[in-house]
Amino acid sequence: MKEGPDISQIGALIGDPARANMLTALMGGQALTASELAGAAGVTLQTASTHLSRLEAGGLIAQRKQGRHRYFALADDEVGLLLENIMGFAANRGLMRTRPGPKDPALRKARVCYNHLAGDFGVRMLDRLVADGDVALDGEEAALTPAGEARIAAIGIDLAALKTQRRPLCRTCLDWSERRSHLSGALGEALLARFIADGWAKREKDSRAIRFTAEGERRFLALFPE
Amino acid sequence: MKEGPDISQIGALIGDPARANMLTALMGGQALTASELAGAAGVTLQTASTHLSRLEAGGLIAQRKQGRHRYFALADDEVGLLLENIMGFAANRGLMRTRPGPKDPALRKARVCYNHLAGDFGVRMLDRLVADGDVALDGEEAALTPAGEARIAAIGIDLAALKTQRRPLCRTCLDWSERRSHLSGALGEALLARFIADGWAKREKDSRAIRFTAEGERRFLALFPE
DNA sequence: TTCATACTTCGATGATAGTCGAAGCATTCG
DNA sequence: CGAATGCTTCGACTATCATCGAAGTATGAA
Repeated sequence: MKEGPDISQIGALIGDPARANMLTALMGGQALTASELAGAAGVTLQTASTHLSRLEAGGLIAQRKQGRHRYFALADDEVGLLLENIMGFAANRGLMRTRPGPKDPALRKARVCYNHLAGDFGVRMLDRLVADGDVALDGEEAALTPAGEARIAAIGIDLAALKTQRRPLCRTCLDWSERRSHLSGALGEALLARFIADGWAKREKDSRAIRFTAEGERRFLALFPE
Repeated sequence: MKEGPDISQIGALIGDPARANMLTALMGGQALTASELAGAAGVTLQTASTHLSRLEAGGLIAQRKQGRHRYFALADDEVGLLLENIMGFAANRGLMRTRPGPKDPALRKARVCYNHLAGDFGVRMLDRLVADGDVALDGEEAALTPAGEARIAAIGIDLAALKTQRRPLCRTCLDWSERRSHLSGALGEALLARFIADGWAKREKDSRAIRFTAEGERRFLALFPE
């Protein structure tokens, strides 16, 4: 019965621990160099190079040359969604790379999911938007209502600019720690960028965790109360 | 560094072509035996057994003992959801298992599905039987009506003998090329055996294709007109 | 030009695991 | 009780590939 999509190639790419570590590192959203990814995966530079070639050939990552550096990043949003989905499945079965450590609570509270906000804060934000009638869910798709457009604009996001992009404005992404959906898509990315630009939060180094300042957390919670 | 769920184990399980084929076969929703899965994956029974053990240890499938058979099925809805997600991603990138070749049209027209007739001819036969009120469908189950019993007996099949078997007489099987159901079970097997015994058709070697003779095809189509 | 940095490719090695033949259990049927 | 069927385990072979040392390529700086 040779019909239907071939999932084994994708699985094989993700199936190697070194490559899985690289992909997980890239879920942080930042483009990383081959050296950094080698460090994240715990292999030498040569080994990392071959892995990166395979990941690129498989369409999971893309590289951007810049001088003598080569920056690697996830190919597109789809890859981020796929990885987060698999992570949710793995977490659900207790397949963690390490036992919950000191960073784990911070990760569950707020972290970056490729380019948007995930964790408790991410889920809470989408919940609030849906409860207030600002976002209408339709299966896996989502759409901004007129009321929602006004609210987003009030936060200081240029919706018109976002709409010119080809990628979907609103999308839902299954959160591996909360097991519920949070907001992704162009809007999800813009919102996280807004929070960081306003100094409400900032990314932690070498981690997916996002640390909110005391003031930033107060404002965020006021904007999206439980 | 090492934080978050470990996606590599899941990837490794899905990454092997044989296992991916088995999982894809199980996506139909029916529980399948080890033999059927071996056929679907294109490996021997021993090899399939090893793969099934690993899939079960990884929590992707579950088995249900039933007499001397062991039926395997996806562990739960989560697995199905995950696979569907990955399939969507793979299909989006043009990663299909289809191998267009000279045998493909023949396979779509008529082929053996474990032990019964599948493909266009198989679907057509069940469609006719249902339309004529000879087979009553009830979800995935199926049953012969009195009128159907007479029709089958007229074809020259000993229904009494079939009924002594413990396996279900009628069953439906999802056809991958037609995306609709065809008849399996003891009756499905007996019908195919009848066609072959009567010289209407014969199996091709090293292939699932079934080749109808000109006369056999004429008779088959007369028996089950469109 | 010369050196340094960043990365890739080559080559060899070692380990994993996918594969199947053969034998071994377990269950059911006659 | 055999005999047959369905499946598992064992053992051995093989191929793949992950890995890293060493050498090669490319870009930028001095």
